[in-house]
Amino acid sequence: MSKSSLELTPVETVACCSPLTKEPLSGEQAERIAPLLKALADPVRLRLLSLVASHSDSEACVCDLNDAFDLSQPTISHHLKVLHEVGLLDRAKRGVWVYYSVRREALADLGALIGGVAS
Amino acid sequence: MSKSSLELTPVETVACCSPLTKEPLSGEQAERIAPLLKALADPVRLRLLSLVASHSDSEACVCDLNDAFDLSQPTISHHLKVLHEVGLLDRAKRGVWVYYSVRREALADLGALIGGVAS
DNA sequence: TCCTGACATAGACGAGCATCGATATTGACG
DNA sequence: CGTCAATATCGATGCTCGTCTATGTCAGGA
Repeated sequence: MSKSSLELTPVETVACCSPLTKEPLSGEQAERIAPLLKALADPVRLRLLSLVASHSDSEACVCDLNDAFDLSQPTISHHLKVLHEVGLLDRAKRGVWVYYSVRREALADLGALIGGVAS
Repeated sequence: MSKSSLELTPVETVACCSPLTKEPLSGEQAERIAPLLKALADPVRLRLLSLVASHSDSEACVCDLNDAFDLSQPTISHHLKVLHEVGLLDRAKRGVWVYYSVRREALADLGALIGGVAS
């Protein structure tokens, strides 16, 4: 169930919109952006994202991430899947291990959309 | 500003944190930021915010906002309350009308936190 | 080949949330 | 005072979401 070429991840549609404060969002635009923010709007996922992002080589093994929380392994797996599905995290399997990395331009676009900075 | 955190709105605690990608968020920081994003993570609230923000004098009357959606008046009122409670919207009552305005520095801080731009 | 360890999926349960209709509150005005 | 109009609050309802346990999948080593 990798990404289909027909469907853009939510994150890929964000760059199309001017900042929130520039002009009113259309209903359709809002419907596309909300899932992205919804993916971010959870304390566990926020920490996961920032943990991955601040890892030395911008890549983190799931095994490390599991240990950082007091939650079950399936729960962490679920959160990582959510972040991956909206396009905020990339996923790479090497042997038995899976590594996630942050799509920084996606975060930058989203930040610009909210903060009003030109991208 | 340290953490004797009394009753700051969520938005007022965001400026304390370095960008997501700089260093791992603490559990406590994540718990404070998540409600803010949760407030934004709804298509109706996104449109409300951008409607208010792009109004000519950065202020919008509830009566105008109601008409922009196909939702009941209590629902719009509820969404505005959510945005106000987290500190993204300011509220001013003049006569019978209520005007909401965007706290731009709040949005800017949040954008910087996500996008990684220094604030 | 079988076992073990890393990670994902499935299904269930409880809490939270978006929405509604009904009702309360508040201010203006006759 | 009484009424109307703008907005908020309340209580109910159905759906979404975060978490769990149990189980599946897949790669590597003895």
